[in-house]
Amino acid sequence: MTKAEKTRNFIVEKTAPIFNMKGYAGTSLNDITAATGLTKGSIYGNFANKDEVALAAFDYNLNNVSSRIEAEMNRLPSIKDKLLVYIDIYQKFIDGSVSEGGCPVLNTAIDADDTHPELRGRVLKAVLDWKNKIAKLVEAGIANKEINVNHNPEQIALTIIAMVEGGIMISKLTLKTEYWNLIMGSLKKYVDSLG
Amino acid sequence: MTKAEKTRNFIVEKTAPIFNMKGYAGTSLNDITAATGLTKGSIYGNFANKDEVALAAFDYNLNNVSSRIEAEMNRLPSIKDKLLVYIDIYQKFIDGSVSEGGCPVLNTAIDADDTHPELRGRVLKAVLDWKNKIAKLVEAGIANKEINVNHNPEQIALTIIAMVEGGIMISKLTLKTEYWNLIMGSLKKYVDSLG
DNA sequence: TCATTAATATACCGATTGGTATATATTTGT
DNA sequence: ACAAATATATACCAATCGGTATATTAATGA
Repeated sequence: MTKAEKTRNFIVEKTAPIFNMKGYAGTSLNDITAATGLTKGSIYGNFANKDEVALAAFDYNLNNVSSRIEAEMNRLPSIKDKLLVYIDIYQKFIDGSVSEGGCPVLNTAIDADDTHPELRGRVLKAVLDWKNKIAKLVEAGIANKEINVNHNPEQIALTIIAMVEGGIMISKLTLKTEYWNLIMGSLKKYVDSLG
Repeated sequence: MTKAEKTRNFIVEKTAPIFNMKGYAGTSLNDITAATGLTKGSIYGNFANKDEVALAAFDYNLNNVSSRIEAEMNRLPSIKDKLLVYIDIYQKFIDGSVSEGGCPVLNTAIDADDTHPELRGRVLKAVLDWKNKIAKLVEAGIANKEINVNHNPEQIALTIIAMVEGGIMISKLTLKTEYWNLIMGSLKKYVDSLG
């Protein structure tokens, strides 16, 4: 890994939480230089513009979430348990111990949907991939007899994502872990009722 | 109503959708003057600063939502139907026919939770009020025998809000009404299962 | 080791940011 | 109708915005 690649990664790591907290318009180049200790010339030596930093930061934040989820899913044999990994993992997003500022998918979707087509495209793909991943899991569960055949995998996927993201919004805003637990209690009941 | 009050309302009406779409940091005073056709002096003659405009815009957007919901709820006698008014009303938020930019509660919660304490305080109150309103409705439903006694009103309230807001995020991002219908299908099933 | 290349810092650019003092219109009550 | 008060426009402010050309420093291969 060359020096520039290291610096590039360093910039992304340091600015990713800032973009996640402040959003695209709310994050200035001054924020970026302050967080990295580098100068503007150094930032622009590694990125063409602010957009490129923001896109790389989103990719970094997204990978941070999805890699943790995948690792945890691989530990669990049951399909239903896999569908419920979000309960434990996303709690860490709310208290800030994983990615400061909450879920990057939710944040970027709201931040960029009306303002930043390129960023919107990335988060759109992330949501569709997420939906398809859960739907495939549900299909495997139906083949497994863990889940009843009469269920729509896409509907289940969308419902889970909605509850998780809506739950994050509420819990992160109110700073009440109890609210997260109550909503996730409903999600657990929902998943249990599938099979 | 004095001229200044009219102008104040006019500014709020014209800028509310912009704040809802672009967020606080993303909305500039140039956006405000362009949307109203007024000059900066006129804006600052009616508001102390950008914060005041943003706060008034949020109040306007919030009232726009809640007044429509309340009106629709009053039309429906059954508690369960009242709990499902969001299905039809929020669809309009997704296609932009009510408030451009989607749900102001969701948008402002994500936009302001890490950046703007005053705005965060307003949306926090809005979410808690919303939760309490639904919980009271559920309690009335339990008294009615429409809903079984073994249910937790607060949990039901939080679950409904999470599904609605998570559903808005997904549908507004993907621009798929079908996704909204699927998620709301799950919500309907959930509410039906309560009694 | 030394020349070449790559990476970072410095100093600057025009444009835009939120905000204000003051002048000019426009309402308003009498 | 007219004076007082209110409301709007003009012209400006320093600070910050994203971005760039160039100089300087540091890494790299021969």
